[in-house]
Amino acid sequence: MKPFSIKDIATRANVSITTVSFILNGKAEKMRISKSVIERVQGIIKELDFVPNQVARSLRTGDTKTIGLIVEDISNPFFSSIARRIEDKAYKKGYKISYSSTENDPLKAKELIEMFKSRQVDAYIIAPVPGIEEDIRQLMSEHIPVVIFDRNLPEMEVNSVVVDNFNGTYIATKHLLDKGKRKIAFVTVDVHVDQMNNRFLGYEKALKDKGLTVDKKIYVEVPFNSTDKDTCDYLVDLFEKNPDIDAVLFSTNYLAIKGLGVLRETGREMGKDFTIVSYDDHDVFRLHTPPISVVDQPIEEIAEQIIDIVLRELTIGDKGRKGDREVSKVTLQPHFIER
Amino acid sequence: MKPFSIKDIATRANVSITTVSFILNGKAEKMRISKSVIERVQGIIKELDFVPNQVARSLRTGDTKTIGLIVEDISNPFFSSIARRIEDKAYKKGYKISYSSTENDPLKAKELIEMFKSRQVDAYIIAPVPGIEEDIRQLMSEHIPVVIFDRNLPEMEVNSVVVDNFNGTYIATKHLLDKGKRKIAFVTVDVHVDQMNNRFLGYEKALKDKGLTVDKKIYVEVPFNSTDKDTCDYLVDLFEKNPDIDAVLFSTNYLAIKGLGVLRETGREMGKDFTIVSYDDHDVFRLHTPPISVVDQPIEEIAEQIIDIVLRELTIGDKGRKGDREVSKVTLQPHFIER
DNA sequence: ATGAAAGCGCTAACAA
DNA sequence: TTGTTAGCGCTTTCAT
Repeated sequence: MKPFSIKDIATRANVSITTVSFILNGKAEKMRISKSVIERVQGIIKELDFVPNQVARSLRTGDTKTIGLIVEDISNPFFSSIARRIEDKAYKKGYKISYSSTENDPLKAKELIEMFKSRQVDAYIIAPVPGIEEDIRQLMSEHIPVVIFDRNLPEMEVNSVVVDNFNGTYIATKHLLDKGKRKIAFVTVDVHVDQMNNRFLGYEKALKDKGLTVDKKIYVEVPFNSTDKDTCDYLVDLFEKNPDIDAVLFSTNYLAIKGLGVLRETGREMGKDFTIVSYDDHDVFRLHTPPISVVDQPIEEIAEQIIDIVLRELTIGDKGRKGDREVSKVTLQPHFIER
Repeated sequence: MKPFSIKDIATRANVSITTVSFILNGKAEKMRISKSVIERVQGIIKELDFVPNQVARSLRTGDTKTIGLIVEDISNPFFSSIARRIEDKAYKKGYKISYSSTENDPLKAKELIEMFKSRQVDAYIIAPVPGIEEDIRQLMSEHIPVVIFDRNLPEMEVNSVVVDNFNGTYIATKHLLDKGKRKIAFVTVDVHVDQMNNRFLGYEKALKDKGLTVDKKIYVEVPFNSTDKDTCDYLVDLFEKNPDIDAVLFSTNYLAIKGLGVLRETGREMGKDFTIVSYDDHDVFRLHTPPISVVDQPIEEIAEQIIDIVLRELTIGDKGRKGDREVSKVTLQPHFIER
């Protein structure tokens, strides 16, 4: 059975489709449609369980009430938590979220943007991958609201919500130094986005402030698309070749989780002489024995800021076109959770 | 600058929009459009970076190439992992995913279905909440493909992919009994869907097979929407009032994680005399000291089966309308991971 | 206070 | 081999 259309409603109510449309869009009052007609129409709508076709509406009005969310991997708790909160708030304003994972692949990211474009999403929330700048610029030139998060594109005048990554690793490293650690390994990923660079720089700066320098032997970059096994091999290698390491700072939670697995398998114990610290909190770290200190990103606030900016730009209306406001660049501070 | 339309392309190429449309849809060959025209048009398309408006296309063809995914909470790793894999496979077939979280609220679930309906999604993947049956029936009567997962609706003739929950807790409980445990607490949630019922029944059956019965004092139902603190209170209460418990079986991972937190705070040690087992694996359990045994659901396979069924129904084409195939009821087996 | 009709961008049946 | 055109369901301007 074909779903009902506005026309069916009009026919049954003996009014024109215009009238029905006005009623559907809450313009009945403004149009001074009689109470009796309104009630009759609404009765029929309810009775037939009629839902207006948003696709047709979108074609006509130009907006889809949909926001495109492009992240690295929706199954990463950091992203899915943010997705959840964004969804929540967007939903309350009548917006829906379409998501996609880039797997950190610039080509896929480009395709995704194109896909979203063809679907006419009203706004984009993007955790950028390297090389995406041009596409973002393109979106902006079309006055489509865009907010990037997680990773900054410092050269670009685009709305962004990021965490002070430099400071995050700085305080973490400083904490370790204050505890007397001197051989602090740094394990990161080989994706040289601004975010990761800054995490390294914070580490480096803290060492420098203490009169130390980065020791290349205990600095490890794990290729992003490594298999589980390869990742573990990198870590095993690090620990075996450098038994004198007294602390490890991981630049992302998934690496730290892998690290914990490796330490467990190799029987290396954590305690006074050997500590690890991770970036991004996770239940694993809280419940680990011993518990793991982390640099925690304020996930709620990140989501909050993102969706606020998006909704603000989306509802500009008269003054200036959408996406034409001043650029918002928000930097939030991470917290060090000592455990 | 307004985006280009098929008309712009046609004008610039000096052909009709039909021709452009055929070329866009890969029907150029069938329509025997000359090579030169094809090349000219494609050149212009590339040059202008033209992307066809999927909204218009959807309005015309009736399908949106979008699948609606309705889960309890996208930030739960179980759901986000499945979401990720579904996305992956759907993407390869040209489908996009729109997700929404129900928070286990029947009213919200109904609204979500309505929202998706208005957006004309081609198919639904739903982790059902209680009371959703009627809406699902409605979808099916409109020949829209639907697959439910995680929780079964045993009374309904609807495609489903579920895990044998009964067997999951049965083997877990049996394992504990074989280890000599006799006071095995069961901690679950007060959502009485088929899935949770079966988890309880499996526990009960294993006890019975050993000549034991369920002891209400060590059977706890935590209300679904409890705050963190309330949840913890329930657990603290359980442990305090029943110091002789020698094992706890948690029916979901988030409860088990809360449980670990409580045990840590109350200083109750795990070991030979006291064990816990969780449903659903999680990094926390693997890396915990001591490691926690779990009933693991085959996430990959679940996602695989879901998307296979959806895509199959979506591509039926001629023979019968969409969603008109025989119903697939898939039951997968959980694995007990002893740690 | 209500209706007629144009048109959003596209597909596909039909014409030429 | 290519073009003309109706129409998908809706919003909104202009008429009445």
